Amino acid sequence: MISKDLSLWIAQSESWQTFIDFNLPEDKEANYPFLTRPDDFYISLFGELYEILEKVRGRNEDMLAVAKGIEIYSLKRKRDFFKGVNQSNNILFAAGLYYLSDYAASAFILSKLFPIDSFTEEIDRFVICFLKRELDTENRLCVLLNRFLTTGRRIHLRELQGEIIAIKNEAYNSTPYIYSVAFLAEVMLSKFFLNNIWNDLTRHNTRIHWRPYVEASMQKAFPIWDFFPSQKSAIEKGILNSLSSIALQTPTSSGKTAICELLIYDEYRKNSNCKVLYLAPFRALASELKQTFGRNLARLGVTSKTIYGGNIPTAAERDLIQNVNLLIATPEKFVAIENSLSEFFNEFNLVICDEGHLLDDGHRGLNYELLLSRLKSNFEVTRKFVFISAIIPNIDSINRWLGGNDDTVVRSLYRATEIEYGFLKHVEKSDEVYFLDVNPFKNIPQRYKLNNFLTKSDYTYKVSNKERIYKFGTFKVKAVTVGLKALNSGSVALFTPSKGGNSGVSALALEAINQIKAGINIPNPAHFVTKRNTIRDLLEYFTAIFGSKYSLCQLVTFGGLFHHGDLPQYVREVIEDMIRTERVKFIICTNTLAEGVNLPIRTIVISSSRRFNETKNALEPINLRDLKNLVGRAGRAGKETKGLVIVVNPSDFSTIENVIKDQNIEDVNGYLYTIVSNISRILAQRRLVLSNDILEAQDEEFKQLIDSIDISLIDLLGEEVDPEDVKSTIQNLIDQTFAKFQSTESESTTLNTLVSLRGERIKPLIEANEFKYLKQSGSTIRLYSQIQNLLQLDNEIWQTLDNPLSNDWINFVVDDILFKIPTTGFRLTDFNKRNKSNITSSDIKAILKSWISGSWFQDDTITKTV
DNA sequence: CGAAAATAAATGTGTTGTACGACAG
DNA sequence: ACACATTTATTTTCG
Repeated sequence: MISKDLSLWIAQSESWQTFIDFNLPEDKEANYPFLTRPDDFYISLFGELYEILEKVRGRNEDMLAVAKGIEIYSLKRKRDFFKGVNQSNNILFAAGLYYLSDYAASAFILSKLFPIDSFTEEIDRFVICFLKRELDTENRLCVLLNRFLTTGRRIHLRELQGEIIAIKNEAYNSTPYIYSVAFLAEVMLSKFFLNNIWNDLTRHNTRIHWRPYVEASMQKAFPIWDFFPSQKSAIEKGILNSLSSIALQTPTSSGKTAICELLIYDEYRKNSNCKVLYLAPFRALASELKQTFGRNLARLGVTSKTIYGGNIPTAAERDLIQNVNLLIATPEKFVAIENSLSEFFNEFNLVICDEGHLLDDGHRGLNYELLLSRLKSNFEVTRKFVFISAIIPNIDSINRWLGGNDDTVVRSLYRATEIEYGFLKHVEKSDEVYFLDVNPFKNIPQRYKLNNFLTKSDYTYKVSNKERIYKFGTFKVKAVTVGLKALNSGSVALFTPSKGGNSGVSALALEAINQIKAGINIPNPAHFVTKRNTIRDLLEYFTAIFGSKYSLCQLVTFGGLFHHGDLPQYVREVIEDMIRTERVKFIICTNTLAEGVNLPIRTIVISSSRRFNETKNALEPINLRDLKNLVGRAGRAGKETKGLVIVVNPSDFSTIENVIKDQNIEDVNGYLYTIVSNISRILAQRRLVLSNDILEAQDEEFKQLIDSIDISLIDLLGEEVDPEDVKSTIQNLIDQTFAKFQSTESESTTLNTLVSLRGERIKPLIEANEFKYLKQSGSTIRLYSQIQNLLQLDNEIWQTLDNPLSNDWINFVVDDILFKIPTTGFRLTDFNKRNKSNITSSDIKAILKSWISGSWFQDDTITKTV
C-alpha cells in the first residue's frame, strides 16, 4: 500500500491540477504541501515506483495513483512550477505506469508530449517508442520488438528481455537513470509478454490465420499491439469460436468497433464467401463505420457496402450488395431492399446488432425487433447474433432470446479513460460561494474539494469604471459559467435535455452570449477557436442558411456552437466536424450528441437532467441509459487522459449517482412487449375480447402502432404468398419475438390474437391479387385504401400539369388528396397543440410552394414563424 | 429627506428528445 | 413539479 501521506499528496496534486485548469483564485484553506516540497514528493513517488515495479501484480490502483503524481512534473501549464526535473525523462515513467495499469491509450497521449529526439539512450528511446507505438529502425531493441510484432514468434521477445536485463544489470552500479528505465522496460515487457495481440489471438487460431490482421492493426493511427481488458474478455468468452450468440455490454469508448473488426476478419478468413450483416441504427453511425472499419477491412480483402437513407445505391452497386462480405445497414433500409433481392435474406450467417437498446424505442424498436425475429425464424441457416449495447440489466434475457447462453454474455466496465464527476455545491451559510465536490462517492484520496470554484469574483465586470456584479442566482447562469471556465482544460459540452424553453439550448446560448458580452471574469470561447477564418466562414454559412438573426449566428461570433435535432443533417455534420477537429471548443447540446458520433470532449457540464412529462405533469429524469451514454463521451480515448462531468443542479445529484454506480438502469423489454402487456392488462380489466373492431376504434396514436405491426407483417409475406400460408408464416414469426419470449401465458395469448387478427386484414388483399401493390407501395393498409379512394387518376390535372408551382396543382394535391387523409389532419392538430401554433392548410401550401421554388429557411416568412 | 437602486416576495409562464423510409432510367 | 421571468412591494443606499 502507498503510505497515507503520499496518497494524500497525490490526491492534492490531482486537485491542484484541476485548480490550475480552472484558474481558481488562491485558496488559503487548501495549501498544497507538495508544492513547497516538490523534491520530497518526487522522491517519495519514485520510491513508490520502485516498490511497484518490484512486485507488479495486482496493484493497478496504486500504479495509477503514482502515475498521476509523476505526470504533473511534465504536463503543460503545470511543469513550470517545478525546477530540476528532467521533464522528458519523467514522462517515460508516468506513461509507463499508465501502460502498466491498463491505460495504454493514455500512455500513448503522454508519450507524444515530447519528441523522440529528447531521448538519447538506447533504452529510453526504446521505451518511448514502445509507448508511442512507433518503432525506430535504428534502435537495436526496437528492431527485436518489431521482429516479434511481425512474426508473432516469442523467441524474439525472449531475446529482447535478455537484452534489457543485461542493460539493467550493467547500469546497476554506474548509471541510475539507465538502470531505472531498464527496470521499467523489463516490467513493461513482462506484462507485454502475456498481454499482446499475438498471444490472445493464437489461442484461437494459427499465426498464419491472423497475420494479415495483425499487420493491418500495426498500421493504424493508434496501432493495436494488445487488447483492452474489455476486448480481452470478449475474446475469452469465445466471441471468435463460439457457435452460439453473444451479447456485448460495454460502455462507450471501450473499443467495441475494434472487436467487431476482429470478428468479421475472423469470419472472412474462415470462409471468404461469408456474409455479415451489421445493423447500425443511426445514419451517422453507419457513415462513421463506413469510414473507419469498412476501410480497414477492405485492406484485408473483406468487401463491404454501406446503405442507409439518403444514400441510395446505384444499379451497379445493387449487384455488388449481393456479393459483398459485409453489409452495413440501418434496419429500415435493410428491410426496404431485402424484398427486391431474392434469397438475399437467407445468406447472412453473422448478424451484428449495434445499439441494441433501440429495441425499446417507441417508434423504431418494433421494426428492429421484428427484423431480428425474422432473421431468427429462418431455420435453414445457422446464424450467430452479436448483440451490442450500453448497459442493460436484463441483457442475459436478450442474449438467450437470440440463442446465446449465460456463458456468452460479456460485461465490461472498462473504459480507456477515466471519468471524474464534480458536483457543484453551495458552501453553507456563505454568501454565494460554491465548491466542487469531485468524485463524491469515493474515499478521500480520490475524492477532493475545489474551494471557491464559483464565487462573486467570477462575476465582476466594469461599466464605465464602476464595478458591478452579474446576477448569478439561477442554475442556468451557473451552468454556463462553469462550462466557460472549463475551457482552459479542453473542449466543453454543455448539456440540457431540451431545445427551447427558458433553460433549453437556445436559452443557454443566449445566456452564454450575455455573459461574454458583459465581460465577466471568465474565458472567452472565441480565444479558443483555432484557425483564423473559422468564425468568419461559419458565420457566413449559417447566415446563408438561417439568416443573420438566428441565435446560432450570434453564438458563433463568440466562438460557440450548438447542436440539436432541429438542425438539418448537413449543418449538424459541419458542427460535429468543427468539434471533432477541435477548431471550436464550446458546444451546447441535447441528446443528439449522446446518440451521435464520437467527439473529443474533455468536460461535460450537465445543466439539467430532467425533462417535463406532459402526461404526468411533472419533471422526470431522462433515461439513465441515455445519461450513461452521455457521460461516457467525456474523455475520448487517444485524445484525453480523463474526462470530467460537472453536475450543476442538486436535484440531479441522485440521478447522476445512479449513473455513476450503475444502479436502477432501465431494462430493455422491447416495444412490442410493452404494447402487448398493456393491451393484456386493459382487456383483463374490462373483460373484453380482442377484435379488429376494437383495435380500429382506438385513437390515432394507437392506430399508428397497429400500422407498424401491419407493416412488419406485410414485409414478412412474399408477394406471391399463398393465402393459406399466411397464418402459419405469421405465427412462426411471432413465436420468435422477444415479446413472446418474455410473455406470461395470457400476454402470449393476446400477442397471438393480435397478429392473427391483423393477418385477417391482409388476407383479402392477397386474395384480390392486390397484395403486391400494397407491398411495393411500402404503406400501411389504412393509408393504402385511403389513397386508393382519393387519387382520382381520371382527373385531367394529371395530364395538363406543366408547372409544379401552379396554384391549381398545389390546391389539388393538398386539399383534395393530402387533407382528405385523416392522418394528416390528426398530425397537424397534434402539431398545433404541441406548438401552440395555428398552422392551416393554406400555410402548408405556401411553404410547399416556397420549398419547391428552392427557398432557404431564412427566405420564407412563414417557415420563420412556424 | 427622498429618489433611486437593490432586494424580496408574489405572480405569471412555459414546458421533452430522436430517427427512418423504392426503383429504374 | 420546477426553473425562470416579470411584476410588485419593501428595504437599503446615497446624494
